[in-house]
Amino acid sequence: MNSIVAVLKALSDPNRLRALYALRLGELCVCQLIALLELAPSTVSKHLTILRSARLIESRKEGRWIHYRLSKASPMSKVVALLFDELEQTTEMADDEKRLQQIYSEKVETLCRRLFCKPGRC
Amino acid sequence: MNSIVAVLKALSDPNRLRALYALRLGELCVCQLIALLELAPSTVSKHLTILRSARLIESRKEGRWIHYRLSKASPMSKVVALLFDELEQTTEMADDEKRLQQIYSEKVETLCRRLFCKPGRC
DNA sequence: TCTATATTTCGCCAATCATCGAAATATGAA
DNA sequence: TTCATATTTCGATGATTGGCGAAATATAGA
Repeated sequence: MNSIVAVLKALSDPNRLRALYALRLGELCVCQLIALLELAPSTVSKHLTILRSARLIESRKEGRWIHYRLSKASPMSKVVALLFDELEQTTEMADDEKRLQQIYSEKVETLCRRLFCKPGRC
Repeated sequence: MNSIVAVLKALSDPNRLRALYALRLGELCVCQLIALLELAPSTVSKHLTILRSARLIESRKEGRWIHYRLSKASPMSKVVALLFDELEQTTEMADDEKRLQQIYSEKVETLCRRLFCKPGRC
């Protein structure tokens, strides 16, 4: 039962749900998820670690970036699929959808660099 | 999304999962759930409150006892149904199954009274 | 090599949570 | 009414959680 509870705990935070739901369309690098969630990089990293240790997502390193995607064979994948159907009907996910379009439209490199701008620089 | 997260949070505790899973076979009074979970009455009561405010269970008062059952039209009922399929395969739920048989075999009244025995009495 | 960038790890803090025991509430039975 | 019983509420406590910033790590490019 431990692994089931780990999955449910991983799913029971709104920001983790947002990240997971965003990944259903394809992989995203951490910077893009930071831009989506508008949280500190360390916070996003922690959320991703929790999702990954529940085996809901996987990561892939490519150059400077780490791309996350939904696990191919994730535990309780049917549960997650039904959960996505529920999330689809929320205003929060509709808002994220729009924000995601913006994120997709920008080159990853420029989006990432913008995140690290100190005031007065860049 | 708030209500979805409330449901997921309610589901992400092992003792609440045990209670919910036990109720799939029919209603149980609080005493029986206390006997099943082996937690303090106040703790069980709080768990039931959490499950009820997520609308996963309902209660019904009958005399001295309060009976809990799964909500007829619970939110995310398909998710819960799939979750039950997962739980069915765990050793924890198999153990609870046996314990439940014991609980069913005993008259509610004697089972409840036994819970309040102070050492030296009864 | 050195530097900028991308991500994670660490340490901290405030908020929430699971648990308990004690007290309060409600109900049936004597 | 009084007493025993069934359940909830309250208050306290230790553990976990979500958040941040700073420091550490890793990598690409100059």
